[in-house]
Amino acid sequence: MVSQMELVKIYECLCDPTRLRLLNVLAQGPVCVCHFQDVLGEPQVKISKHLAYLRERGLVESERQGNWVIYGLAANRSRELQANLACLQECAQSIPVFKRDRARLKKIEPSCAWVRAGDPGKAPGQCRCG
Amino acid sequence: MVSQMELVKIYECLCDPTRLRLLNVLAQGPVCVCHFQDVLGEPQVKISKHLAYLRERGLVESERQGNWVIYGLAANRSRELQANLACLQECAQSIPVFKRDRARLKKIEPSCAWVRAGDPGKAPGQCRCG
DNA sequence: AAACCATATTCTTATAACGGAATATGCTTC
DNA sequence: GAAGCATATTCCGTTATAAGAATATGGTTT
Repeated sequence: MVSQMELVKIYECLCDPTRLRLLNVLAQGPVCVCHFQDVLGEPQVKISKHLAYLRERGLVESERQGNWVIYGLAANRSRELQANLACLQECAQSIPVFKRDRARLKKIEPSCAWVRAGDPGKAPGQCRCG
Repeated sequence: MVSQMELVKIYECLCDPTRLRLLNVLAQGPVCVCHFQDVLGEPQVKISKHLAYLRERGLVESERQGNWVIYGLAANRSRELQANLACLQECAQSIPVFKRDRARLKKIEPSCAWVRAGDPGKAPGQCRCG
């Protein structure tokens, strides 16, 4: 159960093209920031600030893993958030930008699976995102 | 089928509390402006401007009927808009403000049904909204 | 045509958002 | 502990948004 203003906050998060792309990627699972940069092809500042925006409003959560920071959808989402994210996913299904992003993610993703595995012991000297 | 930016525009329409209330009312059917003022209890300028905002972005349509202007949801909505409106309605179901607005509408509505009926011939001297 | 009603527009002010450049932070490795 | 990497934050200019006051518009009634 959520108030009217919380609902507005959800929509505020959804009314920016970059944030929609981020959320579309996040729907596939947790991702580290460097992946976002790669997948979206947008500058670091832009990505970082929009992720912060989403974090402040409780849509996503972050966890540090050595040098990297992994973002994922917030663990406990309200029914309302959940519904709207589902709706977004359905809409994003057929829209080119989003499809392209998901495709790129799929290619890049395996190279960094260890990050999400939470096993930094196996980490190489640097992220293989680039 | 809709572009990324059109999707953003939809969400821009949804990220204001007053517009959410307007859309919640509109989901019940077409309504004339004076009803909106009554139901929401907000000043005329505010209502009028937010309705204009929604009209410019294609979410609603308006039709003049004598002195009054009737607003309704756009006749041909994209799948995406339709989906998001449905999602909004589901969310609005349990939120007090929206429930209250729907209740007030139900009380006021019959007194002006003739307006929507498109039969200005039967119109009385003034709208009974006030 | 003048008065009147419902609605729209203009003007103004305040506030928030976006983006980029530069810089700071936190870990890690050497 | 110094250098290096990934990410975050600050600063700044620009643009969009929201709200209210005042005024304009378009249609109707007398």
